[in-house]
Amino acid sequence: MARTPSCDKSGMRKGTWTAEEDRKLIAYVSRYGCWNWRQLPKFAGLARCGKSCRLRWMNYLRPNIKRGNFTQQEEDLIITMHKKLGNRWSTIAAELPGRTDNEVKNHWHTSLKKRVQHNTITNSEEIKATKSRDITISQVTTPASSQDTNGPLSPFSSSSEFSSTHDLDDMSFIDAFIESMDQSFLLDDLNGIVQNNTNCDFQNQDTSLVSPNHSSNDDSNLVVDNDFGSFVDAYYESTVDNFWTPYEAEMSHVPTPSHMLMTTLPMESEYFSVVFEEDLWS
DNA sequence: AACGACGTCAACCGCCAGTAG
DNA sequence: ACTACTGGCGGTTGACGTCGT
Repeated sequence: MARTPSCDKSGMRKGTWTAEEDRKLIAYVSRYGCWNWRQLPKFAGLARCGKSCRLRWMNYLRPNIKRGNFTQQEEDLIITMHKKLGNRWSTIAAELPGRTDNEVKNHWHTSLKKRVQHNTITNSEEIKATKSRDITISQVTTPASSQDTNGPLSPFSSSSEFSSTHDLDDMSFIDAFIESMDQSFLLDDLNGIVQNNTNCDFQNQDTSLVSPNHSSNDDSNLVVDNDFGSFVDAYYESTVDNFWTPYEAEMSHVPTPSHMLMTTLPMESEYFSVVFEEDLWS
């Protein structure tokens, strides 16, 4: 489903996100949070508009996104809520943990809508047929009755075939993604920064990430903030060799970005305390 | 094998509501 | 009260995959 990458007039990239862009976005948001989507791309070293970054994160990269087929229960819920609420996709998606409004909307348009319409048509045709049958019969036997209103047919032929085969807590996409990046995911951005600077001597070190309190009049010169970013980066880097261990032992899978953050960042950091309070990572 | 029709879904666009100054 | 900015939402697009002929 990849779109051909292109650029708009202002030089911002459009189209499909590359793995490298994803990696940058995940790395940045995992470390610094989404403090301002509009400003974020330039600090993260991305040639994307903030809106595009937000969309990519919210609909695809965010932890706990559930991928894969919708379960029967999910589809039933979507149909029921759509009947009540109409096209209020975000409200509907809020009732489906791990599903995004975009995903729900797409699934509705590509699958559920047709199914519901088809069943409505089938149902009304059936009612018509039943009525004409009733009329025909009634002409011979009894007077026409108004009690021929069938309830709405279920749009599904079966209701239990999916639920038993799908894992509702499937987070394999994120895990697979992180895994595919290998542990170099963490090291690439910081390549050379901390290697010989374990005592936080970060003068003139370039990186693709810039901390949110980085202040610069020249946005094109993206260097890590020496006060905040380097502190976090150093802490991060110093723990990178062993940060897998607790979660490998405890959870038996590669940690998601949120796990990485909690494992590696100093909890006494005021900035990240705020992030956690806002439950950004759940 | 080639081609067109159709389905899927990531991503874009424009609008709107909330908020800060 | 007004304006500018931002995040969020829903509608729509279009590239790519799949299927049927």
